[in-house]
Amino acid sequence: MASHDVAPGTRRQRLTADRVIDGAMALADQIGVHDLTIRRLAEALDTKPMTIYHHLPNKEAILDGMIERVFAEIDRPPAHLGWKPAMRHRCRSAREVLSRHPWAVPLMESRTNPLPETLGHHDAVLGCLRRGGLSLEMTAHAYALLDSYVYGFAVQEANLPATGGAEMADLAGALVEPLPDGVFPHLTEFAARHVLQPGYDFRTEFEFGLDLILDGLEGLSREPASSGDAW
Amino acid sequence: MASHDVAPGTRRQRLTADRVIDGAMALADQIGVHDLTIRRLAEALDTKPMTIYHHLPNKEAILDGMIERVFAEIDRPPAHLGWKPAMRHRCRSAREVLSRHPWAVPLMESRTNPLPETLGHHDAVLGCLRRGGLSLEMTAHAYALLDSYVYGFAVQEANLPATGGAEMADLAGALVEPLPDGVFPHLTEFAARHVLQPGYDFRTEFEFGLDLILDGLEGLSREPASSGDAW
DNA sequence: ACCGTACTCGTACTTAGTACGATTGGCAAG
DNA sequence: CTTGCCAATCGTACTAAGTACGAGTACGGT
Repeated sequence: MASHDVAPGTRRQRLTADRVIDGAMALADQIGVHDLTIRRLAEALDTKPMTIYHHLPNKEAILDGMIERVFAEIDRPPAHLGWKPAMRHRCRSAREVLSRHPWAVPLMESRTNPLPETLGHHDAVLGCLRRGGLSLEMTAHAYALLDSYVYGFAVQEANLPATGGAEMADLAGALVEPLPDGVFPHLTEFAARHVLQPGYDFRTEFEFGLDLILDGLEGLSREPASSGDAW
Repeated sequence: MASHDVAPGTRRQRLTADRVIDGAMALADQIGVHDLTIRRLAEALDTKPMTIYHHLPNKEAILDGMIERVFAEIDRPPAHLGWKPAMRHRCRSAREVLSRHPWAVPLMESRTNPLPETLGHHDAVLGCLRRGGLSLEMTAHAYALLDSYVYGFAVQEANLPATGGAEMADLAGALVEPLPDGVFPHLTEFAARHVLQPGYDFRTEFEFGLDLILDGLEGLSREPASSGDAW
């Protein structure tokens, strides 16, 4: 008697909602959200399509759950750091997670109502900025700016055919080569003299932009109503 | 893009590839890409599904064509301006276009091979920065940073339930209200004291970030090799 | 007048998501 | 040990999507 909750593990419990989301994320990482179907997911989980619907109401719930997991994977800004290094840490973490799950950003576009984990993450970010002394208005600025940058960078990364340097260089070369010389002069110059150079990796661009934004925010958060000063 | 060759356009020509793309964009603006189906598109064009497939090889081609149109709609950096105002103009234009077509950014994630219009746009942007005196490396930085910001901002805007101030405030209120007090303190503070204030409009945040980034780039492009700052 | 070609569309096949109901397997009470 | 319950599983089938195939249809050049 007094079995408060569904005591986990007593039954056979072959499948749970969590396991379904796990499998869905792993599958999406491999084949993309577009090709993520209930039937394929069922096969990956070694079960049948309709079994999944016992644990989740519909496919939308699976997608919502995946987004929740993404936000759960992103490190929140560490409380023991100042807002600047803390935000740098969380933004790096976000980029890394979104890079591991290229389907995440485009998927977010279709889910307009955030769930608890997502809200909690946003709350933590806002708290970090406010505790750091930023005004409400500057917090809004910083929040929109940093997240726009992180999301946008993730989108561009996802568009890249390969994240590695060598593979991408191959593809960039193959893409630009067939173009008649002089049609896209700057594009060809950019590819030949920068992207195709050994050691180039688009991902390193992330740090540059992150630093620029954080430095800019720091400057503006010190002088609240700044005069447009350019020395 | 109407081709000059094979121009027996004297026929009835009820439907063309261009008209199909037009209709697809208009429909996607209304109901979103997710619900954009060949049958619905056919109905909107007052025709039958298979008629569409005479002008376009498959649905992928329609989506590719839509992305091409998006880049065609974005103003390229005006040649008569310096790189900074020119890029400001093109970034504002990009945000405006992407805001009008909320499906554009997520859609780009699935098309990895760019078409001519897209390449041409990128070429124009690179050319603007190079002509402005930016080094190849700084051009790469600026390009990645600005586009990440613009795309990311567009994604966030697309996630917003409504672009207007009043409607969004309503929804933000409805979203935060049912939460128990104290669960997400910073989120509730942010909503109550900033988002729900009269006159708030998320879109105005765009200018703040754009200026911060452009100013930062201008500063760095003047002093090429800055001292190594800690990170 | 006629015929080729560009265009249109009816039909049907394949694969989605998922509603409905039958079945199973293991624990609690008798 | 039996019985009965209920969560969990799955078989079947319906609807809607993309699209291959091939049969019409009409107009312009001969």
